[in-house]
Parts: sequence; structure tokens; C-alpha cells
Amino acid sequence: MDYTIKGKDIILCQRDLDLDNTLNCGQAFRWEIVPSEHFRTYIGHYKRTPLKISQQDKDSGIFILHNTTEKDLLSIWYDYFDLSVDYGELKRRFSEDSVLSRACQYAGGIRLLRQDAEESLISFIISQNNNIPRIKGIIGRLCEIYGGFPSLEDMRGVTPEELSPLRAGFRAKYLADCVQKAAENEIQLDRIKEMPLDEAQKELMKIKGVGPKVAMCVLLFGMYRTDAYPVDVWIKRVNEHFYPNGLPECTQGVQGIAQQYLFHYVRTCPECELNKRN
DNA sequence: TTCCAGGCGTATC
DNA sequence: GATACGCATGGA
Repeated sequence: MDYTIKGKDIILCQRDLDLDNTLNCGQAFRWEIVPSEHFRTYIGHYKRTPLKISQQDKDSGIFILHNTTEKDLLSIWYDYFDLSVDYGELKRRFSEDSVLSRACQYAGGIRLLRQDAEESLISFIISQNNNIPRIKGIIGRLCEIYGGFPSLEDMRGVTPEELSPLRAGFRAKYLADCVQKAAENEIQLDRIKEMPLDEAQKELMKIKGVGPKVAMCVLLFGMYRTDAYPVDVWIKRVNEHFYPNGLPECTQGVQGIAQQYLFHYVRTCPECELNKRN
């Protein structure tokens, strides 16, 4: 990692990272873009620790972590932004496949964020049969109520009625069930992290409102299980249209990272035939 | 007005 | 085990 400390800021040189790509590709829901003198500036959190981060230009690979410490960089943000992984190497692997190659070319600055497991669980319960702007709205209201993103312990004893200000609809009862099962140790995320993928998925599915897809999202985004491959409506189309015989071999072990490139590509790239409705 | 959104629970066969 | 349907809410 290449960085220098400049007063209260840290200047980070980092390849294969683009803030728009990474923070707006549907894996995280509470990074907000804010006006600044730089190309892009976002404010977000890992658990309760805030970060304001700027990307200086589109392609320079220079970032400013504002008003932070070397300790937070090394103990939080280095892991959160997955900086130990060589995404250049990963993308060279993916380029064996023509679809993935296009996806990487379209948004090569995507990185898989290592997010908090509890936040991922709550967020992706909210995500079901929902659209991304509205997911962000519900999560924003959740954070307002609790003064930051709540832990499952913070929400202990909550009822669906008490969650009605979220306007989460039928998902409120799922959130309450999730909180209750965690409180009663019916599900233990720390144990699930250590389980084989199939077993971990089944365990998460004990929570009402957590099915195969949400469970895979929790494993991928909240537990850094890069072999987890969540299939939503978009990825279902990708599988049927591009990979009728299964994923290419170059994704072995990192199917989840490939999924993230594919998801963003089909949803937002005008050149992708699946993007155009019909 | 109708359709759809990072799905899932339930009923039915 | 497979399939059909309802579900809260809000934007297009």
C-alpha cells in the first residue's frame, strides 16, 4: 500500500479503485456523494467510524482520506476497501471470458467491500423485492432512528410496529424476526462465518425473510465469502443469456466478485443488450 | 393505471 | 421438488 500522511489527511495511491464504481454498484447503501473541489467525494461509515474520501481525478488513482488516522487506515479502511487484493490480476483472469471482459472494461474500478455482517444482513433483508433508491431511503431512516446504523443488539426487542416509520412494508416483520433470533442465539454470525458455504446459507435461512439470495448476499458482502454467488433477477438473466452451461472456469473461487462486475454491467451499461428492457 | 424493484413465505400439487 | 400467488411501498 502506497500512502503518505499530510496533516490530518492521508493521500493514498491505489490502482483499480473508482469510488463511483465501487460505492454505487449496489453492494453498499449508505455512502453519499457530497460536493467538493475534487472529482468525487463520498461520506460513509464502517460500523460507527465515519470516513470522507475523495478521488482526485477520474484515472489518476490518487485518493484523499480526510481527517483520519494512520491507525484507522491500517485497522479499518485497508480491509474495508479490500486493498490487500490485486484486482489487476483478478481482471486479467476474468478477461478470458468475453462477457466478463466487457464488464471489467466498463467498470474496472469495482472492488468488493468487506462490510459488516450485521449491516449486510439487515440491509439485504430490506433489499428483497425492492429497488435500490428505496432501499437507501429505508436504511437512511433506520440510521436516523438509531443515530447511526444499529447493531442487532441495538435493535433488541424491536417490534414490527415500532419499525413502521421505516416504511419498509412487509419486511418489518422479517427484521424483527432477525433481531429476535440473534438475541436468542438461534443464529450466531461469528459461527456462520466459519461454516462451509452451503451450511452457512442454510443457517442464515432460518431467519424469516432470508432466502437463498439474501443469504448469499450476506455471505458475500458481510463475510467476504468470495465464492458466494447471489442470483437476483438481473443475474438470473445473465446466467440464462450468457452462461447457460454455467460460469466460466476463470471465476473459480471468486464467483462473487465476478457477480459484482456482471451485476453492475447489465444494470447500467447502455452497450449491454440485457440492459435495454426487452 | 399498471408495472416493477438485488425475493420470499405459503399453499397446493 | 416444482410452481403460482400475494406482499408494502413508491417511482416510472
